[in-house]
Amino acid sequence: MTPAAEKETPTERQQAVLDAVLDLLVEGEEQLTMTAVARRASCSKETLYKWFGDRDGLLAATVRWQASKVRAGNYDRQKLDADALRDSLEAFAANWLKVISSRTSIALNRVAVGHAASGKSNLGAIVLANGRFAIGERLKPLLEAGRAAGLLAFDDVEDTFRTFFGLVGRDVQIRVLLGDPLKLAPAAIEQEAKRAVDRFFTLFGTAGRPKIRSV
Amino acid sequence: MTPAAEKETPTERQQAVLDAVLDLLVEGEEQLTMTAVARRASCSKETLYKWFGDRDGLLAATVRWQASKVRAGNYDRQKLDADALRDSLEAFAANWLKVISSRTSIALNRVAVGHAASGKSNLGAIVLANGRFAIGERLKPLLEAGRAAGLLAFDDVEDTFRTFFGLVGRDVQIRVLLGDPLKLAPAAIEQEAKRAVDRFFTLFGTAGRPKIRSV
DNA sequence: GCCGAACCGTAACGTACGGTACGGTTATCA
DNA sequence: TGATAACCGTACCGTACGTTACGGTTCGGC
Repeated sequence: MTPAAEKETPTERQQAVLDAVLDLLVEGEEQLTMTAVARRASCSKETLYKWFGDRDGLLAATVRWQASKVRAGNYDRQKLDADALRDSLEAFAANWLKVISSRTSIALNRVAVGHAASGKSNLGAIVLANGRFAIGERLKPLLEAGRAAGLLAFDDVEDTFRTFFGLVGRDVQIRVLLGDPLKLAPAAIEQEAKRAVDRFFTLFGTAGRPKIRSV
Repeated sequence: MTPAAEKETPTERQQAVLDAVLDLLVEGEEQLTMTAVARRASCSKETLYKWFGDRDGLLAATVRWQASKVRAGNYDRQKLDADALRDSLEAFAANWLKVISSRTSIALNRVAVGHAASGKSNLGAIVLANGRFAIGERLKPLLEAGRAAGLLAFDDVEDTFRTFFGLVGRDVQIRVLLGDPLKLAPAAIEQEAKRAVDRFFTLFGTAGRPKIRSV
């Protein structure tokens, strides 16, 4: 059993190490070698191996650590009227756009994609579980509450979520992963989120409210 | 100038080498090393370096070669009625889904993503240019023809294309890149393409035709 | 104050792999 | 037939990096 590989919460010192990994990853100036991590974190390589087992264990712990930092709270569903639903969806959309366009997410996803290429990859699965699937599990209850309140109409909640996902993300993630210098300013994110939610309501809303089709 | 790095068409022997690279990449059993390529292609490493300059040149040539094989013909736009537009869009959508879920595309995109991480990356740009942007340049004339024919209504063709892209691809590309064992049978691709185009018409169509909302 | 555990810094090891060199073979052409 | 070029196979070189080993230091417990 690799030490601390699946422990729930790293110690503070370990968190500092994982933050060093994230820093190195985001800066991208330097290859992410064990030596570089040890130097940046001011720890010995022996300690790295003792704590995380091997390089993959360190990467997995880093992904989990980042995920634990990003995880946003769930949404309360009391008084779910059309405006509240719309606001929640826009918040989801804006948050998702912010995450996938962040340098940290890009760097981690790149590592995970590269790792998925070389067989024995739990990294890709971990990223998927904490990204795509985590947001799905958090969003689907909201969609179903919207349907129960008569605000949305759909049959398959999974398919509906995937469509929401597509409307929001569009080509952003593949472009940034492939190095497109795409910049999403906060204002642009808000605008894109609103537009995506508008379109989502056009597809799945029950017309209980006039659609604003701004461009 | 690296030899044959940007030559338009590789010789037959060179094509065989590039196909060997694709085979190795798709199989994924083995690391894509120059030695492995030489062995698979029954050529010497010296020849590889002579023809492609270095490892990156070989990868770039491989990406270009694959792109040249995938490139489908453009769509004639005579007699563009609603059905013809719909058929063309469905063909685009189905073809795109088929491409991004193919093992070859997945492998090449993974390489390009990993390459984009380590600075000096034209690979990612090449993949983007031959994937996301190539299909955009081929689809946008069709969208504009549809608008000119009064079948579609939109302001920004780029934004409209990106929405089409999102409706079609949804979460497929990121999932397969991260190793999700997502299988898209041809029938499922056809169904997803149809549904995406239905939704696209719901958003951008001029209601000249009843929408079929199957599921 | 002493002991052991934990940890830092660094050196060292082994290997994988990009890139080069070279001898041997085929093929083209005069 | 002899010469030159292209190419195959393989050996070789240098380096980067994952992993291990080890001496020195700090620190909590007795």
